[in-house]
Amino acid sequence: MPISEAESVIMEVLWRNSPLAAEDIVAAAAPAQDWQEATVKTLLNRLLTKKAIAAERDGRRYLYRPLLKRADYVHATSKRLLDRLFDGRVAPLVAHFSEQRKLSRKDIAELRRLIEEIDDAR
Amino acid sequence: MPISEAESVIMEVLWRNSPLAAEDIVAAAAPAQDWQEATVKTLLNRLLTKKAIAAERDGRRYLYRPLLKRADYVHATSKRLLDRLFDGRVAPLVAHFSEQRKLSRKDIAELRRLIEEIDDAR
DNA sequence: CAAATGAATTTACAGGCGTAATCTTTGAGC
DNA sequence: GCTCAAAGATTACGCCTGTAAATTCATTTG
Repeated sequence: MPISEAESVIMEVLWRNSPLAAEDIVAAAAPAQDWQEATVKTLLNRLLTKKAIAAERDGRRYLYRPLLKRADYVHATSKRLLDRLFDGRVAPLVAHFSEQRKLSRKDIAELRRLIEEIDDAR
Repeated sequence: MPISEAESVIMEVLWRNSPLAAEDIVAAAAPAQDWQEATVKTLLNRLLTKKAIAAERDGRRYLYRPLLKRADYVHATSKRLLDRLFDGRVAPLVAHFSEQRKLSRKDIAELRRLIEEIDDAR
């Protein structure tokens, strides 16, 4: 089962640092999203039933940690978009942003470095 | 109002070729998606209320055409993903696919060409 | 003109999602 | 041991989405 966007906010917290108690997750996620504590609890439960996270007892509370790996989530999500919009390939996406003049100087420099790196590796 | 994924399938048909009658859109989209004609009709109506397409009478039927531009849709959708997962930038996405060894030879060649092109333009 | 046909509009309905309030359980303190 | 408070689990609810059936409206044909 895929995780939703709101759920991914919780995941990002746990990917950054885990295991964490619900309290800490609330502290990390709720203010920026303008969520109530109850909302975070709901999302934690949905993530549990989706097996995207696990909880282990720690005294009276639980500590939560990711089961789903960020790289896997990022990959699945990105690939889906590439498939839908760019014929499944990365280059057309870059071309699109290039055409729209939406590549920062930093992006261009980093892309150049990446290409060189790839070339060197072979 | 953002258009949904199912709706975007209809949009793709119209971006490829328009204006089209509902019948043609059904013919182009329904089989691959395994949709009934009624489903396509629903999606057309939702796109109309979202102002993503327009319809003009042509005798007894309507011809539909996009109002939303593909480049705008693609851009909004892609930017959203980049913002959520890659700090809003293109390069980290490319880096991710590179790390996962998910860049095709073709991709690499095209990326190299793109970078050169950008460099030449300045 | 009436009936049939084809096209469009309306209605339907379950499941997921965002957002939360409420209820229940369990450990902590008196 | 009993009560209270905190944490977790359950329930809620409206909206969007995917999927489609039913209904209405306009046209063509007999």
